[in-house]
Amino acid sequence: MGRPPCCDKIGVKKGPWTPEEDIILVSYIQEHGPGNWRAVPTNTGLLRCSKSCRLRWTNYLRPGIKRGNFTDHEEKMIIHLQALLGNRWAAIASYLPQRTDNDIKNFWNTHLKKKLRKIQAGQGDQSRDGLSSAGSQQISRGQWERRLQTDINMARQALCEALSPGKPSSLLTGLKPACVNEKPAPAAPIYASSTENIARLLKGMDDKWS
DNA sequence: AAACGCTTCAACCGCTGGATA
DNA sequence: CTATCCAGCGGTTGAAGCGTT
Repeated sequence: MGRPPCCDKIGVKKGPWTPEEDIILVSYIQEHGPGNWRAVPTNTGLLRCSKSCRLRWTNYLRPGIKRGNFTDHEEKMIIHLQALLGNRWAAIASYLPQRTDNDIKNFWNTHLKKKLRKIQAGQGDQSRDGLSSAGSQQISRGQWERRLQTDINMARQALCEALSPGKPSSLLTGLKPACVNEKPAPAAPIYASSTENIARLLKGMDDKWS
């Protein structure tokens, strides 16, 4: 019957991670690699649940994560991908390998949502003719679906343009997430600015990655 | 300087699908 | 086939930081 029982949640620590915990987690993963998160708290002695460890690694400690200001290009990509894929942040993040889904989600919720709302407000009544009126009784379902398809195609085109600098416009024939294609594989791990201290502490271990 | 409100973002929660026994 | 576990995902929360009064 099933797998061995899951860890109970007695004595599980919550809240912000300390640098010490980060170091423990990073050194464990450097040694064993990511995955088998279930074993991480047991093997490291961290009083965290496996979920928390995985989240901390993928959203914060993983090498190659870029933090801070999103570039215009990234912003455009997120907007277009969101139009294309909806709130599938993990899927969107796969096109921006240096960004985490959590980061993109936060950026969308805090910046882009507001920005787009402003733009729509600026457009005023015009926007009412768009998707936002999909549920209205004014247009038939068929019309709405056609309009939706047009919007998707437009978003694809725009995304294609956003991606175009130096890249073949493969979007319409099936764009592949960056993680599926050859990964840019940074020559040296780019650590998040907020984890620079940890990176520094771990500097001696960096060689293992390359 | 203090109080207040707003914004940001790291972390948690709950759910789902795939894997496993 | 069924029950259970686990990894991953998206939504949400709350503490910390920041700006304004």
